[in-house]
Amino acid sequence: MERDHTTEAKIKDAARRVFISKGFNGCTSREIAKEAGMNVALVNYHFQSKGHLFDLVVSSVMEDFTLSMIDIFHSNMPLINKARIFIDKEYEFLSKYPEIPNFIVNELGKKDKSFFECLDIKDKLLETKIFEQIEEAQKNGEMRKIDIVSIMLLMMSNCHFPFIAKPMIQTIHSLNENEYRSQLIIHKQYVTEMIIGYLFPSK
Amino acid sequence: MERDHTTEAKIKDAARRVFISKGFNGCTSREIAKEAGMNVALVNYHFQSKGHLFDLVVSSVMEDFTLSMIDIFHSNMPLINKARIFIDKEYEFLSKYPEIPNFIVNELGKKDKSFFECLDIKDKLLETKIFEQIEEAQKNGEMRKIDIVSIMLLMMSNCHFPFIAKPMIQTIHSLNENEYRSQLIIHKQYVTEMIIGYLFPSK
DNA sequence: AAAAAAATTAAACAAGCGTTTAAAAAATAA
DNA sequence: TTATTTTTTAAACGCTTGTTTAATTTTTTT
Repeated sequence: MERDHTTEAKIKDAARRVFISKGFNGCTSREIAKEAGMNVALVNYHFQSKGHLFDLVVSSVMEDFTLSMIDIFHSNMPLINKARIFIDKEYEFLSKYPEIPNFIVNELGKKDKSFFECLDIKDKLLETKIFEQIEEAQKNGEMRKIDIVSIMLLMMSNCHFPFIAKPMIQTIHSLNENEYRSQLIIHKQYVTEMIIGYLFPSK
Repeated sequence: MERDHTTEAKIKDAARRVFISKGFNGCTSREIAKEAGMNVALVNYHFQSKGHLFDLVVSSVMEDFTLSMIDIFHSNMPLINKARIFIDKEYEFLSKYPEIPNFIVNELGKKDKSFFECLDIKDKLLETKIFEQIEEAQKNGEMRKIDIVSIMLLMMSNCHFPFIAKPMIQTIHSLNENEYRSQLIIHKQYVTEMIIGYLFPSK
C-alpha cells in the first residue's frame, strides 16, 4: 500500500486545502476529516495533533512557494531576462494557487521565528548566486543600485499584493472573476514594464 | 457621563486592539473583556455579540483607512504632487497602524460583499473627483494611460505589502525592528521614484 | 430618602473544540 | 487458518467557547 492515495495523503491534501482557505483558527479538525472523507480520530491517529498537521502543511506550502521563486535564478540568463521571467512565473504560480500569499503572510506572521528560520529561504536564495549576479550588474551600471531587501520587496509587492487584495479590489470596482483575471493579465504587463524600467534604466 | 472613557468606549477600544492583532477567530470574548479590564458579560451587555462588536470595529478601521487615503485627493494640486503625497501619507499612516493592512485583507476577505459594499469606498473616491483629474491628465499626455484599477493596485501594492510582509522579510533577512523601520524609509523613496517615473514619464 | 432604572458581577448554560479511549474491522504474518 | 498487528470507528473525555441568567451594585429619577 505505497500508492499516493493512502489515508495519510488524503488527510494531508484535505488539510492543505482547508488550512489554506480558512487558516489554522478558522477551521476544525472535524472539518478537515470531513473534507478527506474520514473519521476525526484518524487525523490524530496519523498526525498526532492539529498543530502538527498544520506545521506539515505550512512547510509543504512554503516549499512550493520557495521553489516557484528560485528555479529561474539558477539559470545563467542576463538579469533583466530573469526579472521578466520571474514576474511572469510568479503570476503564473499565484494564478494557480491564489490563496497562498494570503496564507503565508497570515499564518507565518503568527509563528515564532525559529520555525520560520528552519525553512531557510535565505539559504536557498544564496545557493542560486542571484545576489552575486545582482551585485555584478550593479557594478557594471546595468542595474540601479538598490539593496537586495528592497529589490525583493518591489518584486513581491507587485506580484503578491494583487492576489492578496483580490476580494477588496473586486468589491470596490465591482469586478467578477473573469474581469479580475483579465485585469491581472493587464496589470502584470504594467508591473513588468515599471519594474524593469526602474531597475534597468538603460533600457 | 458623556465623557469618552465610558465602559462602551473602553470595550470598543480594547476590541479594536485585540481584533486587529489577532483577527476574529484568533481571540475570545474573554480576552477582549480582560484587555478592557471588564467582565465578560459586559461585552455582550453593551454590544449584543462578539460578531456585532467585530463589525463595528471593522467599520471603524475601514473608515480610518479610507479617510487616510482620500483626504489628499480633495485638494486641487497637480496629480504628480498628489501621487507623491499619497505615498508619503500612506506610509505615515501605516507606520502608525502597521497591522491594519493585514487586518483588512484577512478579515474582509471572509465577509460577504454586501457588508463590503455598505462601506462605499468607491463612492467616497468618486466624490473627490480624483478619477476625473486622472482622465484629464491622461488626455493631456501628462500621465501614462493606465486604467484606474491598475493605478490603485500599483499604489496599494507598493505601500501596503511592505507592512503586510514585514514578519516574513524580517526573518528572511534577519532584520530587527529598527533595521526594518530604516528599510521602510529607504524603500518608500524607491517606490515613490519608481511609481512617479512610471506614471508620469515626462519627468 | 425612597423608588426605579441602569450597570456590573459571578455563575451557569449548551455547544463545539482538540484529543483520547476502547472496541471493531481490516490487513499482515505465522 | 490462526494469530498478530495495523487501521478505522463511535463514543466519550475535559476544556473552552459565546452567550445568558439572576442577583448585586451603582446611578438616576422622583
